[in-house]
Amino acid sequence: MREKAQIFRDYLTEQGLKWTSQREIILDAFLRCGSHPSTEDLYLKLRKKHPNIGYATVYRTLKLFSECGIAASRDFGDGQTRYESTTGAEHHDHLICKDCGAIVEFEDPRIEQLQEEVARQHGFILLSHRHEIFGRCPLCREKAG
Amino acid sequence: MREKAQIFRDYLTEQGLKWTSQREIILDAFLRCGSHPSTEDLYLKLRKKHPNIGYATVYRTLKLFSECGIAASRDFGDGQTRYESTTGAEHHDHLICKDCGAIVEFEDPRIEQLQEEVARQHGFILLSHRHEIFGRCPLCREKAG
DNA sequence: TGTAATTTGAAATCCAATTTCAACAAAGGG
DNA sequence: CCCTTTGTTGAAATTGGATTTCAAATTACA
Repeated sequence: MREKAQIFRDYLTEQGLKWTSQREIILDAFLRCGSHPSTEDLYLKLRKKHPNIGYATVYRTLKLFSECGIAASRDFGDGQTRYESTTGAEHHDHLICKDCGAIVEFEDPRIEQLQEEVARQHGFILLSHRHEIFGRCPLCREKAG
Repeated sequence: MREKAQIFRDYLTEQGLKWTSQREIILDAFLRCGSHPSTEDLYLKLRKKHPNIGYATVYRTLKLFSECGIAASRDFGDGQTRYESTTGAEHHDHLICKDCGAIVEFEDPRIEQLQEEVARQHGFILLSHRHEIFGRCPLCREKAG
């Protein structure tokens, strides 16, 4: 798999878009950033070192990442769109801690297959799905006693 | 299971709230209504016969239904909160047609169990989950050829 | 380097959810 | 039945994230 940065730059070129310092900074921050940042998370994190980068630019750039395939947007129902860096690996779903918000990816081919079966039983063609398991992570379980 | 209307009235009494004509009308419309209406769906449907009932009242009343357990709110990611009449039956998830928006409920104990397993594998305590399968329903498959 | 096209950031807009507030309507006591 | 208290209602305002607008600034490339 090509470097993420390269994929993004190629995408820009191909679309007649431009490689700018803001895009470079945001890409860098996104790739270094923890998992599943929302636009706001990234904006706030960037603001420390780059107070001149606006929210709209972060928003638009994340959308570009999503368009070119180096990121994917997710909606975990907390009112914010989140972005994850794609790995090129299998499809996966998420396990989310209700206490601290930690997000763990999981994949289970058996569940995937059962979904196919459910769709078929109802005469549906399966196109996509959304599956989140909410719980309490090991750390928070410990704290809660 | 007691009548939904009775449960709601008992809840109002118990909470020192009042049984009003609007609440009666909205309850009736909700119970007759098709599956999974959003606040707006119900508001628009009601407006025909009861143009004097405001959106805010529908919104607040649906929330009361949810509080007293005769309805449950759902977020299918289409930007609107939807409400389903509870049946007292098993937990279920949803199969949604991407073309026409039809919503079909399904339940699969095998998937439920695998979720437990996934949570356990990651050291999580499972609290809840959200699972939607998006596809194309039989009718829309036919139309699409 | 000149020019056309894109980008940027601040502010405005959008849209559903939610709250505010003054007028109105139940419920219970006298 | 009237009064008072408290909850209810609907219109309008507010909230909050997503998205767009627009004038100024920047980039790509001839």
